[in-house]
Amino acid sequence: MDKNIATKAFAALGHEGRLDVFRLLMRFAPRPVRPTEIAETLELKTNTLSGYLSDLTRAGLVSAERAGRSLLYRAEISGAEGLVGYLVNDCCRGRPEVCLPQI
Amino acid sequence: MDKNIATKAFAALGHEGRLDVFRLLMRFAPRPVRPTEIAETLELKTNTLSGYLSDLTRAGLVSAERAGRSLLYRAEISGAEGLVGYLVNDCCRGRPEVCLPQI
DNA sequence: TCTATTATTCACGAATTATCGAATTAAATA
DNA sequence: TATTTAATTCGATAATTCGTGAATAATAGA
Repeated sequence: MDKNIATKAFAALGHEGRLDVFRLLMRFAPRPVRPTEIAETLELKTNTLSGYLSDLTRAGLVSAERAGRSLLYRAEISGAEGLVGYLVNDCCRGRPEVCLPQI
Repeated sequence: MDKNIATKAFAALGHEGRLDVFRLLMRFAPRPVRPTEIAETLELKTNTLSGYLSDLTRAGLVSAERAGRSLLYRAEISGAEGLVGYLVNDCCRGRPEVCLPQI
């Protein structure tokens, strides 16, 4: 994973509202969720949520697809994978066992 | 890992300068590094670096110990572990295999 | 004690980010 | 086409973050 995108991803998750959205999508993954549902569940204004989703998308953590007049958002597993990989492989280079807890 | 501290940790890493510092400390871990060395290596003002180190410390990603007039900073492996765990266990609950790449 | 070294804290302007109401775009359906 | 529903984009304001020079604290040694 590129350092620039990793920074974006960390920054995106470093905000309570966006982290909530990402976790919700992770829990449902790979099943997608519509913004309306997310907004209701997390009690967010739709325009605020839209911004969060945009940030998460730019960070490669989320993707969307249109279905009629709804959008279907889902967590990008590869984004989370990449981030874990970045922490483990790139940061703890040569010593991945040091960073891996009993997952 | 507590959600609040996870948010802080993600936010701390979501900044190029702080991420650079963390990665440098990770590479040397568990050997500590003095702020002067870090500042020289990364070409940072010492007060700017001090702020970065303070943020990383509050996020549980780094710790310090005094040795004479120097401070010895080192990466907190448990912090990185916790963050990986947060992404993998808490987010992809029940399906950790989905998130784990071929580490 | 006086000085040098190491690092942090303070204060502040500049830049960025967050949130929200209002307006807009996109799609479906009558 | 006109209306409704779903979601985004715009524009403004409030709040936060960033980086820096200057000042301060802590330690060591002359």
